[in-house]
Amino acid sequence: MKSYHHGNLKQELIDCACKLCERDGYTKLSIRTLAKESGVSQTAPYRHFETKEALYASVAQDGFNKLSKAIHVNVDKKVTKKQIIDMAIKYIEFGLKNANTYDLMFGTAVGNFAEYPELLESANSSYENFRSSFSQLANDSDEVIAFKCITLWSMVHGLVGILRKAQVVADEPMINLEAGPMSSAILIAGNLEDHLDKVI
Amino acid sequence: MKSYHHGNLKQELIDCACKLCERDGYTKLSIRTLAKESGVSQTAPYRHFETKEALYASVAQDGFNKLSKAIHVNVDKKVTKKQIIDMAIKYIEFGLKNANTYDLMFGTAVGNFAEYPELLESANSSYENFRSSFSQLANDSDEVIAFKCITLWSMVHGLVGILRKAQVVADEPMINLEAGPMSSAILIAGNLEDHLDKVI
DNA sequence: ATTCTAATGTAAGCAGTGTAAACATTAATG
DNA sequence: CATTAATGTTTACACTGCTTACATTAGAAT
Repeated sequence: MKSYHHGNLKQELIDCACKLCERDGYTKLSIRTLAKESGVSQTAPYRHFETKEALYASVAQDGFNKLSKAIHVNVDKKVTKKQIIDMAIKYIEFGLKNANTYDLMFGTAVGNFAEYPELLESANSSYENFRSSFSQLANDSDEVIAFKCITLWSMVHGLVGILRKAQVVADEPMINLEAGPMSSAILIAGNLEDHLDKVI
Repeated sequence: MKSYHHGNLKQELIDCACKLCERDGYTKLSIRTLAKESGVSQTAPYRHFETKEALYASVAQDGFNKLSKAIHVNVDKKVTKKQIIDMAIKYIEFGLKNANTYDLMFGTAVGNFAEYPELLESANSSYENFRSSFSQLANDSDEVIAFKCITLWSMVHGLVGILRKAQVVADEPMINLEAGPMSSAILIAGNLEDHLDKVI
């Protein structure tokens, strides 16, 4: 006998939305099908998410949490340049492997993070991960740290975007990713370290 | 007396779509309202665009054409490093001033450019603008040129994305843009040249 | 334990969407 | 001038986000 109340609907909706968004892209997600998937009426999700954007915000938040884990570096000890580059590569991998979620995190689907404090915190926390690694790299001022940080971040962020748009199919897989539609930008594959080395 | 045939519907639809997409974001655009705007039945646009994506493709194409103009550099003479940096700044300005169109050009709204040959050509042409400038900068091999090109491109592309996401409001306008919601990344403003200088 | 209230569910329905199918008008072509 | 292809309209389907009014129930207050 199924009880009237679901018991864990909010989390189940988020989990399901994360899967579907990543699989099909967030534009394909409908609240109705999501509700059906959880065996609940089509308006039930609105008890937990005021709008569809709020649901997107939760998915994006989950994305930032996963990103933080993916690029985590132990900052107790001194951080080496190699570690930073590793982190950058992990970031790129994350962006390419979780492309649809990445869209939600950095696209316009969620207009203003400030409206979703939890999302904002997760996003800031991801950035702080990035930043604190740099602070352990050298004895730089906060300004220089932030400068280096933004520089590398925009580099990897830009690469993710460009690699995804590329039309040419690469012969070789890049940075441990399954081969797929890549680009002439593939030529940076073997040189990714040189590439990143320039900016830090 | 209004004639049965519009005469110039396709172009009018594109022009109108460009305006509306840039003003409200492409997700707000509906084919029906677009048709109404042109004083034509709600299914008339389908005689010129098989799907909504095809319409998006036209808007994106227009965006690439405008981008090409915006970043154009005279490559007859030798190109200086300063010119390249100017071009990069123009690119960033374009991305920030035409943010919604930029989404259409580099986001996922148009899945596969190859399905829209005209769009693909305009996009490639933009890239070629970028590339040919580099080829006049120094006596580099094609590989090195492409490498530098991708490096700078991902840099500026990434900066556009990150500057748009930033939460903090800047006190000072950046690179001649009207002040607006910018970021702690604003700190690169006064140093943008240094910033770009690193990667070329 | 009982009552009350807030949280969480459902049902019905509105206004809007992309797009398919069948048909009307007209421009272009042979 | 007849035919055909291009371009327009009408109608309709299945779907969407979301609102409103109502049902059920869990948990707090008495």
